[in-house]
Amino acid sequence: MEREAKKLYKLKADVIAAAGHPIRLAIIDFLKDGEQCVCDIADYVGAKRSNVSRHLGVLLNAGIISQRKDGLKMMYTLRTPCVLDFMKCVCGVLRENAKEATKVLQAL
Amino acid sequence: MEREAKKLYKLKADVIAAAGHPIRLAIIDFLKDGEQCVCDIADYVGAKRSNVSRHLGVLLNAGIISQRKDGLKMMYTLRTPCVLDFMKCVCGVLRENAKEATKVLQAL
DNA sequence: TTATTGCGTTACGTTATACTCACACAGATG
DNA sequence: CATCTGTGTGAGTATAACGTAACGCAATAA
Repeated sequence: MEREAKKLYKLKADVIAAAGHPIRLAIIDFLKDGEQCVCDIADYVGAKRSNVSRHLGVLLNAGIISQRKDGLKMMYTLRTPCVLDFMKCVCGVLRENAKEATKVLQAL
Repeated sequence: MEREAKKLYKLKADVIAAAGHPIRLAIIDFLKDGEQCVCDIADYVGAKRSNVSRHLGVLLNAGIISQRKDGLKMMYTLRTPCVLDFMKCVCGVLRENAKEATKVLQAL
């Protein structure tokens, strides 16, 4: 495996890892209907504004969202909505997991 | 935001986070052509077997891969190949990031 | 003008978790 | 037994997440 390929995996992993947190996932889900300000996001996810601001910074740094200043408020919006497609696949994984679990339990 | 929704975000985030590591991403990519044993995976990603085994455990626990014993070897395979679709979207994000970066630099 | 309030970000310190390595261990095979 | 395979453990390091508090900024009130 070449160094270039490793770097590429690192870059990709950073983007995916940015989405791999409950609060950040909730933010992504909340933004699917359009841009939102930090305080409304904080209300939705039920976390402190400072914490939400940091999570938004992670998503912004990864390139998943973009920001726009509107008066006092900073509005955030999804930049690449395809991340929403992650959800479908992930739900499929969870369903498979649940199916497997029930199958194992039925063998008792 | 209800407690149930939070739990669901946590479950989804765990699956996504399982994919959000360079080595684990390389493993997923390496498995796209079919099942592989631990030693070959370790060779491909260039990491110690014990480390790779741990990463495989994470992916297994998340439900992204499944395992099958074949003599001495433990074979791993993708259980939900849709995770490969993550790559396309992530590449799109990376391309957008690069485009943005060059645009910023051209303004100099 | 100054003071104040709301919004968002950043800094600091703490806690928790993740990653890696070296090594030891167990299972299967010849 | 000797060897190859994969997994588990313990220790060290690094990184991430969070709360609290402080700060800058814009808009409004006094």
